[in-house]
Amino acid sequence: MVALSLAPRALYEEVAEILRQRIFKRELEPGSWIDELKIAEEYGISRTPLREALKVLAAEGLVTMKVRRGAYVTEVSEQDLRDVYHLLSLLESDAAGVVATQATEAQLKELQTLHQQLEKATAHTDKFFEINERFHMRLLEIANNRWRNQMVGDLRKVMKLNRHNSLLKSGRIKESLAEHRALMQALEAKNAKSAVQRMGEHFANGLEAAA
Amino acid sequence: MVALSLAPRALYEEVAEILRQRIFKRELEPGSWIDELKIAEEYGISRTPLREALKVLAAEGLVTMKVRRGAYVTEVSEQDLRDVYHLLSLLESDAAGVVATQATEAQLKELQTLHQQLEKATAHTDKFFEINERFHMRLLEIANNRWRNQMVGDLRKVMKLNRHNSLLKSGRIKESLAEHRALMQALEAKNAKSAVQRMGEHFANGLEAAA
DNA sequence: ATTCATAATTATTGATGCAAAATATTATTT
DNA sequence: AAATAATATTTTGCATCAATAATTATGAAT
Repeated sequence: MVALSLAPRALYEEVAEILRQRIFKRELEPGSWIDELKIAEEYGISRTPLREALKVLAAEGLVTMKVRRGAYVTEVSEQDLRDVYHLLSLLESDAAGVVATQATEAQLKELQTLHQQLEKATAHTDKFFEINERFHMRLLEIANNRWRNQMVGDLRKVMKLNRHNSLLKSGRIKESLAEHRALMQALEAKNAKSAVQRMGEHFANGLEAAA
Repeated sequence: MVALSLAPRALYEEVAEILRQRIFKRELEPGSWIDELKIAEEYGISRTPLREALKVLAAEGLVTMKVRRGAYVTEVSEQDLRDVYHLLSLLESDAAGVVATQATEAQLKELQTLHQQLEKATAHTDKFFEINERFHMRLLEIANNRWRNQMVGDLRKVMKLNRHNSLLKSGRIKESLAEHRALMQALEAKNAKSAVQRMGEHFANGLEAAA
């Protein structure tokens, strides 16, 4: 029996993902030119799928295409970061409101479980970050708007272009947890207005800490 | 003297725009397969720039790529339309709030002028639609968040996939105008909360009329 | 020596060709 | 006649090749 790949991605997809990771790791620095020839050679592929990958990344905002000048890793200004963060806050707060009104008991329980894991992970920064990320992702999934999920995904990628890319500063674990707790309570109370507000505060505090 | 093109777009950009228009005109129907060879031949170009154009459209949500099966015009369900409309409402309402707090007097005057043109155009449906569109666009520009502008642009394109694509029904001109008037007042009063609310109502009523 | 023009190099953009995969068609067998 | 296997055709995906535009380097002239 042969291991069958369930999602056989096209090469340009693979390449896009590799480049994403290299950009996030700052191996490819913001503002720097992306040498097609060099990268194609590096991975032993032709330039065709690479160019298609670059167009995908351009659509995500990670790279910027200049006519007859090729692709550059997008430079995000402080203003860009504030703008993107503002939108993330808006979209995720709205999602929280939707979840408060529409989530099933089982879905709320799921979030509850994740939150409890978060409560237990305060000592381990990495784990805390990971579970926090999972919580936000799961909340979005439950809000169930694929267009929003796509947008939030792209915006989060752009945030990663920043050096201080974490949406959650390590010094804020205690406060962050308290905000999460308040959010969970609003969700369980099915209080949409409160849930929106709590998520908004969570983001507002995060930005303050990041700036 | 030769006419010099200030913004010489790449071929794939041109092709993307042509395909967009064909999709909006329903010459390419939602759900239908896009024949690369046929279209490339039709325009006398090779498949390479065409494929790149398709990837751009895929990022915008207008087409959907299937592995080893090519590109299909995206089919939007009723749910999709509701979801997209919800996000447009959210983003544009937020923009209205930003404008209320941050717009200069000159910018407010601009919007005022557009609104007055709108008041005068109630008899001419097409003109009313056009000015209405300009008003919304200008408001977004003034809100000055390029990431939001990009997202709203893409979402509006997706809305256009729908048969009843207008965000503004012809039967609602009177009501729509009244909503606009209320919005303008909130903007002039620099009342962000009210501006957000008014824009939200404007959208909520629009959806009701569209459904 | 500096500036302008021209040539050479380099890189992007677009075209063409080829192989693998998926679908449609035909043939064969029960 | 229906179902399945084999074959043929279509189409995607990737690679290679050609040409177009831009930048740098070189040289001449003032």
